[in-house]
Amino acid sequence: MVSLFTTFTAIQYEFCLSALLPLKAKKTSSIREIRRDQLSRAAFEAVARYGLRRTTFEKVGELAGVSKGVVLHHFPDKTVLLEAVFRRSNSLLSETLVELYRHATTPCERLWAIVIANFFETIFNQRVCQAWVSLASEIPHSAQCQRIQSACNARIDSNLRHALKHFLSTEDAHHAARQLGLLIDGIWVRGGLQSGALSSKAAIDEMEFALLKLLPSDEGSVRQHRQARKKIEKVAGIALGSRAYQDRVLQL
Amino acid sequence: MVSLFTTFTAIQYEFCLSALLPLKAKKTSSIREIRRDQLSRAAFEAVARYGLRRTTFEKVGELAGVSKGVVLHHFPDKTVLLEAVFRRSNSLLSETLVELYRHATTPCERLWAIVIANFFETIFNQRVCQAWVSLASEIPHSAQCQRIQSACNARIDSNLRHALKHFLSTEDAHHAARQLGLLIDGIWVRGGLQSGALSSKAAIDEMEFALLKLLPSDEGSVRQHRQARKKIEKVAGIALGSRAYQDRVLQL
DNA sequence: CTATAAACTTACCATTAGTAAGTTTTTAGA
DNA sequence: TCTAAAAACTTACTAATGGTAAGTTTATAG
Repeated sequence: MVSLFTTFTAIQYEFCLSALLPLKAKKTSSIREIRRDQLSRAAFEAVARYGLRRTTFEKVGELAGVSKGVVLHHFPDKTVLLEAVFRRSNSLLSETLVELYRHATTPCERLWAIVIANFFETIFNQRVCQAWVSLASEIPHSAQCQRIQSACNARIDSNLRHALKHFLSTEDAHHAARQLGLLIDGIWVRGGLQSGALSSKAAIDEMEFALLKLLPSDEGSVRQHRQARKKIEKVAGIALGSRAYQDRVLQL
Repeated sequence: MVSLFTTFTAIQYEFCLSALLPLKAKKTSSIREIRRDQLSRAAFEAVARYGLRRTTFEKVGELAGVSKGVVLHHFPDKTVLLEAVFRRSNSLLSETLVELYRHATTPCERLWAIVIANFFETIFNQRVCQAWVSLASEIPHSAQCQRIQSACNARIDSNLRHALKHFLSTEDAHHAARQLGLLIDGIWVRGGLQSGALSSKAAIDEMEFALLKLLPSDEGSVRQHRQARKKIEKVAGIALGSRAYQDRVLQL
């Protein structure tokens, strides 16, 4: 007998919720996918809070509100769990970049989209940087993580090169892109390791300084850059402040 | 009865050896110091080989040729052991920098001493970079490591600022020093995480590129830089290739 | 409604960090 | 040179952890 008061299990309820969320491009998620997402979120939080060494299955389960057994059911071992966390963080960065890129119409704006995507507040803060460094230390020992990392680096490098080609020769663009990529990594590391936090604004200012040194900068192009930065920052404030994006990202 | 054939224990033998080593500024080391040095070397090697997560007291002991108990006798827990490893790596960098600084006579050469100290082959290679990233992930969770790390950063930053003041205004020097510091960190991270190794030369070239962008570079000063780099590289080859230095460093 | 697959639970084992109490070796002092 | 204390080392143990395997419940396809 079916009644209006049919009881739901917790996972049915969550499944139901997830189906109702108005995210664009949302694939119907299996229970497994939902759980894996919840759990890799919790694992990220654990790594951020306790560090790699002190992150245990039990703590991850605790943060997700489930038992250690559930975590181990969905992830065969710690390596795979950390790979999932790593993949999750990186696709978050990718999605942010794509979102900002959509609104960038000039090469200059595309440059700034890359910068802002990397250092917007929701993405760049001490907790996240610390977790990133911890996860990075797994890269040499996981082919999976290596692939993700090189793909991410390659894409940022390629985007930078393309944008820079409008201001520099191919060779110079190539070199400048590498410098900016290294600088991005450096800022992320410092963001995690420096005792006082490194603000989003400070990070972006640092990138701006480098850009102005690397590009031929007369009066006009400086103003162009200022405008581009302002526009993309505004776009980011709107696009990355939206409910849909926040739901997906906020807890990271 | 004392005879010429009096047998020595292993640690007596090592102690004897260490006393005979012709290292300048060698303080007589207690057994404890010798052991701690051996063990933190072994721990570094373990972190480099297996990563932070897979580094156990037993493996460290194995690499040092002693039992796990000995390691735990000299280091109360893993955190303290890793702090010792971290301190050891950083003082190695410091000593190298001091050694090269002694031979640098102009501001330009001092700049290059900093660069070369950070990226000379004995110090900068994939294994070491990977280990450094692993150790870095401990920094947020150890006040000791934090202090070491900030001191190291502060010193490099200060050295850079002083040298740069001869080419730039105080403010510009300040900013350029920060950029170079960030770039150094970025190169170290990439050196560890990139799939293909990053050569010492490539790293130094990258720094040179940045220097030329940051400093006012006319024909003359470019030649000056080339000469300074060449001189310090040569000095490094001799000073850092010496038997005494090698003994201290080689196994890192 | 049923059979199969998937989610979850539980009890268990091997490894590991760390302790505590022992034995041996070294060192400092008479 | 002898002795007592300190330090080095060893061993046996515990608690926590990563991981397995087998069982039970829940979901789903036909």
